[in-house]
Amino acid sequence: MHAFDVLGDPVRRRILELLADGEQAAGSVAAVIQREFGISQPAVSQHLRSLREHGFAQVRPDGARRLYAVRTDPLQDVDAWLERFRGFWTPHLDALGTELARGRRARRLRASDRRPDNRSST
Amino acid sequence: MHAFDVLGDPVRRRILELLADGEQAAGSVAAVIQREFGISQPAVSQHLRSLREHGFAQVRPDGARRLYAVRTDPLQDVDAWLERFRGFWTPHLDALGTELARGRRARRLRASDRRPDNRSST
DNA sequence: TGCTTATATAAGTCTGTGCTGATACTTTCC
DNA sequence: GGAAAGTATCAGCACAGACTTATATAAGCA
Repeated sequence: MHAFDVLGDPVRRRILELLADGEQAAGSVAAVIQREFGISQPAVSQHLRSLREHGFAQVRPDGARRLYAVRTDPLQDVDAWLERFRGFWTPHLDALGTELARGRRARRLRASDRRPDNRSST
Repeated sequence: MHAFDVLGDPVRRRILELLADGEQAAGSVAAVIQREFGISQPAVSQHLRSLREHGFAQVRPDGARRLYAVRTDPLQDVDAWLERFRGFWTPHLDALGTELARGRRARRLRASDRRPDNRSST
């Protein structure tokens, strides 16, 4: 399963949003998800496993609980994939800071692609 | 189907990569995809439709052909969703520009206290 | 030790989606 | 007009993956 496939599921995206606020016990996550999506505890557990197995989350035992935290490696992959398209919607430098930040990254990643000159309008 | 679901398919991602190089006729796209993935022309056409219907691509007739071009609106949505996680892998200020660009949102997101009223709009 | 809480796994069902083969436009060219 | 090229649509099948219920494992506590 590709990173994008993992993110394709709304439940998993929501779990990541929850984890983005900080480490959470599996039970706390499950409580929120069950309330919001109406699915069972095992269902949530299975999503957590999926996130774990694909590198989106890491676990740490705390007594009988499991504390989950977000891992961003696959998210960075996704971000990198998007990079090639970013030039389409931010060709203009509307602020010094933004452009400085974008410049390095864009140059680094866009060095490898072979586009003639064609550009689509938004 | 959510934008992330559309990107979950490797064939569709590849098509978008091809379109990122500029407008392409459906047939040219199909030729590449059929060679790389070993699927039929209708299959490619169906993926193109999916991309169209979800706003990832636009078409323009050129005689009997259909020229496809990338549309980035949904990609920007994906990019925006990733935004909240970016602080995790670029917390350090290694350059003025980076910090200028990131300062505001990093502060906003990494405030580290999880607000109980947390709500996401995907 | 035995009950409870916290979480994971197992087995089975069901739906969504991607594929194929057949076919239906539509445009171009003779 | 008719054939060919380019592309889209349709119907049906197959399979992945998300869900459920039942159960297993592990820790906390009386």
